[in-house]
Amino acid sequence: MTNAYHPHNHKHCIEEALQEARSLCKDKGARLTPLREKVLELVWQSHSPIGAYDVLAELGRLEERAAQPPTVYRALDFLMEHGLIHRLSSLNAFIGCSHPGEQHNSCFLICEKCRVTQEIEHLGIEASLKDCAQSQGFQIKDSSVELSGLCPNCLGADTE
Amino acid sequence: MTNAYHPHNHKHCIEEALQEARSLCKDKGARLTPLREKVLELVWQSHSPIGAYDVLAELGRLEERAAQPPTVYRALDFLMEHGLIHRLSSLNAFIGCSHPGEQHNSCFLICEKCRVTQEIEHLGIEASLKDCAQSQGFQIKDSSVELSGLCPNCLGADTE
DNA sequence: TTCATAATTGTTATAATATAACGTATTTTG
DNA sequence: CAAAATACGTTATATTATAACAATTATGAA
Repeated sequence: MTNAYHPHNHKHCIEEALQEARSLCKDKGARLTPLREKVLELVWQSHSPIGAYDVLAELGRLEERAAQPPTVYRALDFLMEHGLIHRLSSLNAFIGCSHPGEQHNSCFLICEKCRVTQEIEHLGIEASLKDCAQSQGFQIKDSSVELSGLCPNCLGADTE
Repeated sequence: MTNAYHPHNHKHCIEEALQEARSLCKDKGARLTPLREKVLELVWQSHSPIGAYDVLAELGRLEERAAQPPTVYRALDFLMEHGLIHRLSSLNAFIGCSHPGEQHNSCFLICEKCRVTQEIEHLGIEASLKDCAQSQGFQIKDSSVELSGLCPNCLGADTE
């Protein structure tokens, strides 16, 4: 399971994410076109969220003809619809989903120093959100849980 | 205590919010200027979040000279700093804080139909967020918990 | 009070994020 | 292959937010 905080060969993360995306899309009959796959790869370039215009810029460095914003946003929309990436509304940025395919309401731990962001599925959070909603007679359709602060690595760097 | 879902005379909510804001600012030596108070009143116009540019437009209907965006954003920043309003990042919009003064990490229930938004302090959520962060060695500085879905009133309207 | 300082607001310009609308090309399916 | 659907290209523009500097107003010390 992906943990952004431990040292790792990130190429594995990228390759694994792409493989899984191909497999999931195949199963669902969704078309993971070269453009969409490229955008997914760019989003997975690190464990930090990336903005749509940064994706656009990266894309521009690779292709002759510079892509336009709608091209990128459409690809991002596709990837979100199929649960391959998430949008972090507190940052206006996107990050690869660390466990696509599974139904989940994740919590994101966003480091305000190094920007590394860890996606967590925490049953206690899910349960308490449900409890909160139920107590109000509210029906949850979508949740956004984003915590910003300091990740263990940046915390450690302070004291060492 | 404010509950957005029950029928109520909303003027009371506004007046109460303004009174409390005046009192809190006085205590802290913060200057709740006429502009800032007016913006707070506009944010409190309803239990639905309002965008900065909507505040701007409302302000324009009242004043001769149309205010400019920085004027509104500065007032909103002041109000946020002093815990009088919240920004909902999933909507890029602002809502009056229903219990200013108290330290709290709220959860917002946003109705996607009528837009009415209820702020909830839920101890279970706070506890589980802390637990989640702690399990990762993450230090929370700020939290954003926004649930969108259907409020009890809109749910009821479907079945009736 | 009066001046100096700080805080607030005004003003202009622009940055950053996102989408509408329509045309073209490619893929899929009958 | 032809028709339809899907994806992508392109232009323009909407929406949200901030930088930079000028003018004004409030505050506090002498």
